[in-house]
Amino acid sequence: MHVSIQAPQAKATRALSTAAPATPTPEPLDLLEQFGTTLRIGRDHEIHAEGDAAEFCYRVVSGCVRTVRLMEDGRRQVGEFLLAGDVFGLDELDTHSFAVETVTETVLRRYPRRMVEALAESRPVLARRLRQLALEHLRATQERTLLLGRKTATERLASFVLEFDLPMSRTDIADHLGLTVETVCRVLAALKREGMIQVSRTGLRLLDRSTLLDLACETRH
Amino acid sequence: MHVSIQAPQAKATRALSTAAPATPTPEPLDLLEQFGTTLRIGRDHEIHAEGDAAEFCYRVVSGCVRTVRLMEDGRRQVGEFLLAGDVFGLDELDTHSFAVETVTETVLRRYPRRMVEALAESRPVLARRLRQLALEHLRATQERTLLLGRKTATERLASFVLEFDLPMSRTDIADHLGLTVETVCRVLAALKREGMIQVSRTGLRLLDRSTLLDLACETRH
DNA sequence: CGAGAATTTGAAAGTCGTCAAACGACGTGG
DNA sequence: CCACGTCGTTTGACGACTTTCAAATTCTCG
Repeated sequence: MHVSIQAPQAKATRALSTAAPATPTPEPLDLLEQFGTTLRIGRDHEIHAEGDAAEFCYRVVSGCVRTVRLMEDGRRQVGEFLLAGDVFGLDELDTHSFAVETVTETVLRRYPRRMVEALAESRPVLARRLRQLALEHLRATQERTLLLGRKTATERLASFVLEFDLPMSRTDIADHLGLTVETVCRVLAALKREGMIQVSRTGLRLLDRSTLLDLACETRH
Repeated sequence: MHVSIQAPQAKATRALSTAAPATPTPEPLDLLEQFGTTLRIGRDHEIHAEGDAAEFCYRVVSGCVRTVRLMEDGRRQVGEFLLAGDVFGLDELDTHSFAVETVTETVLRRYPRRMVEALAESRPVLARRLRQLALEHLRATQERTLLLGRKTATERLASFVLEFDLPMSRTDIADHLGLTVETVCRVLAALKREGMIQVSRTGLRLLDRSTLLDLACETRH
């Protein structure tokens, strides 16, 4: 889903045209731009809580955020990581089903969902785009159920490093992959030992992409 | 998500009005009815394969179907089980991301997606409904990532029996919950031993719903 | 009624989690 | 500028939950 080489980048199917010289297909979400306001938020801050009324949706301008759910006993799930160009808060019914928090210092553009929904009523192209975004989100989530339900720790990490650089903590990664911090560390160390990757605390370089792809057991790509 | 007491029933938020005496809110999907054809399919048959062009979508009239994905080495994932009233094949982009197979003998109503999409262009109420269905589907899938990533075997089975009767095999259940057949058997036996449920091969009765809810660690309900 | 399949149960192994401690990076304050 | 405390990361030892392998039992259906 991500095409990450060096710096944190947007998803391949990023949701708002940021700086394409001549957008081949116009981005319907750009219709919202006039209703947006810009926010800058320091690292590890909450943007909204789980259960909050879904009043706003957001586009990541720069930085990185995570979606989070907590169980009563403290078990934590990180749903996804979002990078520049990604949008969130659109695929909700009435309330946010995840909390969203910044991973790094982040610049966001915020839009009132009422405007989005209202505009979608009169602009079929926008309505279509909203559904398409929901379907892409759904498909990515389905891909993750396969990872969580059937893949080993090594396969999970291989899948992960193919998608992301590592601006996020080991704990975040663990809670995203259904593992523990310790397992994440051990597997990353093993991948490094075998020459597949090069890891620093907050960065990553892929050394053997093709073997990683095998390990990840990805059908697509 | 399911309100199952005795016979396999539809999801609470079922997608087509089947026989409500006076539907309080008209169901936009009913607009498609004139384009539907009815199919009867024996048990354990494939309705469509993973990767097939998404030409049709379906509504379950009676019976039960499962969505399935396979990894190259044979590991299997059952995405969801669908009962009477549920629809599938709508939340796809161009191709089906899951195979769909019958669990029991099933009667389906089939609709050409071209008609659905075309009709959605002229009928905003239908377009809105399609997105809503996608969002409900997404939320249910997200709920499952928490189950698969963070819940124990017992918690998974508790969640499961609260949603479904058991017209499906232990293998199907295992592949749905990210477990093995043996673990499913053992946990079901334990739940029975402790008086939480009553199990026959293809049926189920809940004896202690409130304890099961605790076990399931559900935030909602 | 009999054969094959699904379910169930048992024993052993393995992967990953838990607990604990050492290490290292970073930021603050002296 | 360096000392120090804190927090995240890493590594080790151990343990447990789940899987694997195997076999017995039960059910289904021809």
